Amino acid sequence: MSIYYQIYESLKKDLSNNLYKPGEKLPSEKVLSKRFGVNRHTIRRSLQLLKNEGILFSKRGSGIIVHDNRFKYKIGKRVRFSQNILNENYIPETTILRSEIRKASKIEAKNLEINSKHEILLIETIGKINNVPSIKTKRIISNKRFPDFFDIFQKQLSITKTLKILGVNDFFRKNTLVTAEQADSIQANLLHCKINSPLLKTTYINQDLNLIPIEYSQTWFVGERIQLALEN
Amino acid sequence: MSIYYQIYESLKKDLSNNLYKPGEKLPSEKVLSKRFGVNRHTIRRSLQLLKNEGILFSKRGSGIIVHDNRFKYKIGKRVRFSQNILNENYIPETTILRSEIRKASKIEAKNLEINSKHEILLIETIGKINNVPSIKTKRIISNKRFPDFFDIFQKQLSITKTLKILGVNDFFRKNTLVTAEQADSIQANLLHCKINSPLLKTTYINQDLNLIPIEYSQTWFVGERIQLALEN
DNA sequence: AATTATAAGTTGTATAGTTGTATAGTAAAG
DNA sequence: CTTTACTATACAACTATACAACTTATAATT
Repeated sequence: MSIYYQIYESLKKDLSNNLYKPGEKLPSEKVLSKRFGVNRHTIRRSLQLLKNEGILFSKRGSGIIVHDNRFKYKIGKRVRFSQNILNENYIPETTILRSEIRKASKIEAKNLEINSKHEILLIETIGKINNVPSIKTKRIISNKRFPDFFDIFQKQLSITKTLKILGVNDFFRKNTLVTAEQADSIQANLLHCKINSPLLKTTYINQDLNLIPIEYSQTWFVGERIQLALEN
Repeated sequence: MSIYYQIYESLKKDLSNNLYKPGEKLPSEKVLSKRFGVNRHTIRRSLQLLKNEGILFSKRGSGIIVHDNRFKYKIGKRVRFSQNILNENYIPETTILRSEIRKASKIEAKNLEINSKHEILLIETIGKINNVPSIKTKRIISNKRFPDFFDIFQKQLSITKTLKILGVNDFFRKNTLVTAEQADSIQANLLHCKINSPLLKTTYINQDLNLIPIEYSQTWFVGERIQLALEN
């Protein structure tokens, strides 16, 4: 087998072992050619294969960068899970983990601007991108305001569609907080990531056109696979 | 007598007269074929005989290189690459293939007797004897214990000298394991040997006078050119 | 402190030269 | 008739070198 192909396989192995991480630069062609003891053109031929696969891309004068194939999840005024994913030509899917109706906690009541004696509906879902579970969401919704929410959501599996049926034609973000957490074993299992993998956690409120809060929710994103693109 | 055999004898005579010295290149096949007035394939046939004898080695795209014969490499309590070679009146040279700082693997941490969370420095070098690359070494050194190791080594190109500067005046082998491997195309290219040529692989630990491991390393020797002389 | 030159390093491209390999053909020897 | 030695040609793989285009870091200048 030709040398350039062997080098290609060697580099591919390094990449899959995360020796060179997405977004980072590879050693320069000069350094690589020394490492493998070949001419620069031979290295370039190996790299070309990886470029063709979309794993690497190069910038003249700058270097060779490992392609960041993390999904770019847009967060702005109007955040729509399915649409976000369809826009990037990926396939979205939502599955329900559990639901629960109980009294609102102090924080929940405050954020939903409801009386703390009122009941809320809690829904936990997993969002899949191309069949890979990468997003976990926990929603708190006023059960008094939307008593039929869960029944409809269970069929629609979409917040946007459910709200439309309930007469809310549009809604948007009041605010979004982003923090980082480590995945515990339960989350790791649900989200198909390793224990202690970094998770991006967003806490936010969606409100209707009258500025009344609809949901107070939290969403966890697997950091290795998703990057949040903040829009203004 | 056939032409190719006569050319072979003529070239062999030139080689033994040191007309072409070890480490140097022969004239190209094109030039030789013109000189002897034969087709390139005929020259190649002559050269093949010399390659079989281990006197010549060819590199695609580069040329044909003159090699030395078998070198005796001593392995005992105190193994010193340069000194070993100078003692036999040969010229040693070390070139760096690559260096890398990363977390220790389980085996590396165990052999260096360090915590597996610590970082290690990896250095890969090629050792040349009379300008013929024959030895490849991969060293693992605690980056915590010797944070400046690579900077110094890069200038000194000698483990002994580097350690002396770092305050380690002497070191010796804890143990040496010898196994055999086949050269893959990358190694064969680096070490100027044929694919599948046998390589002697030594795995060893060098420790200081307090018996603390300094380096956990592996060295590959081209079996055709180097024999290991084990001392007790 | 901010801006501008300068230098050094990186990738892209072009050209020429080298060895490896495959195929086809000729001539002589057994 | 088959094998061996040798020629002829072509292409693939790899090296060597040079230069252009571009980026980045550093030094110099304002």
